[in-house]
Amino acid sequence: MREYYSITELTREFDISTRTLRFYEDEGLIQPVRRGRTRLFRPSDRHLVRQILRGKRLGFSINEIREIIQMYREPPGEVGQLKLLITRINEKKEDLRQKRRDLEETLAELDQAEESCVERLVELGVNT
Amino acid sequence: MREYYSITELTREFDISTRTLRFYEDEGLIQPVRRGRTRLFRPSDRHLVRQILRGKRLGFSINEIREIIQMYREPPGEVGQLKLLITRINEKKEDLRQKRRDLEETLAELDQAEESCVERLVELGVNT
DNA sequence: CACGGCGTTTACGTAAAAGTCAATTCAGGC
DNA sequence: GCCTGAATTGACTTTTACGTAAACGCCGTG
Repeated sequence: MREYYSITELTREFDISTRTLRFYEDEGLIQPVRRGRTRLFRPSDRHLVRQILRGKRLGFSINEIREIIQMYREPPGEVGQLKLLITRINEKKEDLRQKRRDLEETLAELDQAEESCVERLVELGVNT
Repeated sequence: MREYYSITELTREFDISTRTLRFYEDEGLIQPVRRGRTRLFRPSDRHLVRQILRGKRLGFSINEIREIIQMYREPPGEVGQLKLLITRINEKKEDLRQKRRDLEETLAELDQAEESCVERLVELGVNT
């Protein structure tokens, strides 16, 4: 496990711009340490970037991603807050399950569309 | 099966604004018929709205949703176009499978986060 | 016939998520 | 000590997906 990654290393690995990484820092999603003015990204930052991009692919906004990331942190010590957090986590989980249903439905319809195409090819006597 | 739906009926059913429905029409995603200047939405339009919102929940842009919707239409008659369409469909399917992996990973991490919270509650001696 | 409610068009506004550009700064190599 | 390449900051711009406001048409009701 490397200790630090440069900003350009991460832009290449994840195919994002430096602007994007700085934007995520401005948004408080990552907090790379500094040597002078230069950002040094630790493995934990790298992992956060991974999670951020995963969230983006799922259509979550930056704010939603921020919320999700906070859920991964150390659980709070106070009972009320713990219970609240559990509630929030379950809301997100329900959100994701809805997305999963949407996803499966869309996949099924695409499967059907593909099959129509294949049938049509067969009708046209195409020997793949 | 109703023949027509008014714009406000659909706004209420799907909890979206009239502006949104008109926007989708401007974008060519739906084509309600007209009686005078008034839009009449058919069941097929309603179904399209359903698909559009599903796409949105999955994080697809309007352009991507347009592409997906076009895939559901009657397959073209020309062999080259058919093969191209099949390729495009498979790209979207791969896209969705990636989203599914992202989704499952996120769900797993949320499960873990929840479990940490529950453990913490037990430590604090909370009875459910 | 005045009204309230629904619907329409046109036009401008806006928030989110970066992209782009300019001006600087800094660290390392020769 | 200077140069080059990488990095930084800050400001402005862009795109997407609508929101919002103005101004008006149509129609059924009291």
